[in-house]
Amino acid sequence: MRILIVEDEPTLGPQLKATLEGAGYAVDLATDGEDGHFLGATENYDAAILDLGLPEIDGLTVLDRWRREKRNFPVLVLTARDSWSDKVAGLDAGADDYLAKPFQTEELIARLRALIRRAAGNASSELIAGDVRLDTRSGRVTLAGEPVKLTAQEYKLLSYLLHHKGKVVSRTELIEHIYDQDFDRDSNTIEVFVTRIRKKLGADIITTIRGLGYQLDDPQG
Amino acid sequence: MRILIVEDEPTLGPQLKATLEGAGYAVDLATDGEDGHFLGATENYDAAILDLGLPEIDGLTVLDRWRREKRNFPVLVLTARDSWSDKVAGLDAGADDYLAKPFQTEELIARLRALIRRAAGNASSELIAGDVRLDTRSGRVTLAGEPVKLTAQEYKLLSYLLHHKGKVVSRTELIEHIYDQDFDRDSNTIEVFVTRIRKKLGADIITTIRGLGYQLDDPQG
DNA sequence: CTTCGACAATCAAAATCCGCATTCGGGCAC
DNA sequence: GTGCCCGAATGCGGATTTTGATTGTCGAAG
Repeated sequence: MRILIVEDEPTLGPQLKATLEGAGYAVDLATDGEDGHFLGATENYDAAILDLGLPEIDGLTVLDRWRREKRNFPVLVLTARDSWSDKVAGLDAGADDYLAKPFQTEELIARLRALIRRAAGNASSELIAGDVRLDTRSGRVTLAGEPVKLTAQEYKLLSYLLHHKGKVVSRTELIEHIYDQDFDRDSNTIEVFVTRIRKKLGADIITTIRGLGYQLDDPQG
Repeated sequence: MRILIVEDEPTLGPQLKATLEGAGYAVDLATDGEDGHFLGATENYDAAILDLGLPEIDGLTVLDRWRREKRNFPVLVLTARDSWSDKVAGLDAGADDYLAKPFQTEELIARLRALIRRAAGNASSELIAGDVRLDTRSGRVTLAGEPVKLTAQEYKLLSYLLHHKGKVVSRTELIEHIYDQDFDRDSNTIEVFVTRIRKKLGADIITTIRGLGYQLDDPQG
């Protein structure tokens, strides 16, 4: 999952980035509204964290522009203190959730997870396909009830496929969502991880659509 | 389906081409208006993506010339930012859709699909002929409800015929729309694929019109 | 009705493409 | 330092595409 953070404070921004990366997300950080808007408009994110108090362009403006441009990834807005008006305005402009500063990183992560889950249309924190279950809350994966140890990248890849169950996902799309901006696009990394996941969870979990990408079968779809 | 991209930016152009090819299209790329106009006037495309800011000839001029020459493939115009005037001018000159830069590749693909669909007079994303159904969104084909596995080329061929249901389609036309510019025109590749599709979906799905080409019967039309 | 020629369909082999397994070096964490 | 994970490179194998040759079919003309 790939996240965009738009945050100007020189300490908080990088700190957030580090925390989220530690939690297994691919993170891009923009330090002003101009840059933030551009990234959100150009790249493919699964969610964004947006500070409302920004230099150059105001956070609300950024959000408003994204929505006008039909960018509909979920946005979590950071408001200074309990500024009630900001909160209302943010929700009006199309924010999906808000969090008042200062906040606990744990809460931020929990809310982020909920947002991404909701955006994918899943009610529960558990993603299921066949015998495989992935709990986004604990980060655990089980195969027919037995716990399976996945590495960070394996987990990310599987999680993205589960979030888009039934859809054919191209290699490009996977790379765009699992890694952040700068990544060498032509290598067989994705294939390697698919192979490793198949080795751990069984070959039939991921279907190859030759020439197009990979697909996770949806039993009831 | 064959697409023409007219885009001068040295990174965006090839990148788009690669993405669309990954999505199963045959793509030609022109890097200036002169070349773009020539290709669009000479070859047969199912759609074109046209950047308005071009060297040599302006994008609008290219579009205008095509329309004067009665080239009526759908054109998706790329406008810089939300330049309102460009948008209006583009639609005036005969563009079928527009997209403001920067955009997300997924959205571009979705719109392109819609354009081609609309141009063929289809409202839904599902193409139907007899017992055969093809969903352009997911890329799935079913025969009487049962899923059928088609290879990339088989799919392209079938999809083109379905888009032109009822019409007699010549071999040349098929080759022109399934492959891009450089392709050896005299071979019996098309016949081979027709045979294979018939084997998978039943012989009566595609009718041969001797001396002219192939035709997909339209039961209700 | 028969024959001939042109066109279409089929088959098998060759060439190509694409994905997969494996290996390996570097880096990071413990 | 040691072990594990990541990502790049390589070669293999199978699927797919293409080619070329052969067989089959249709339609017109005699």
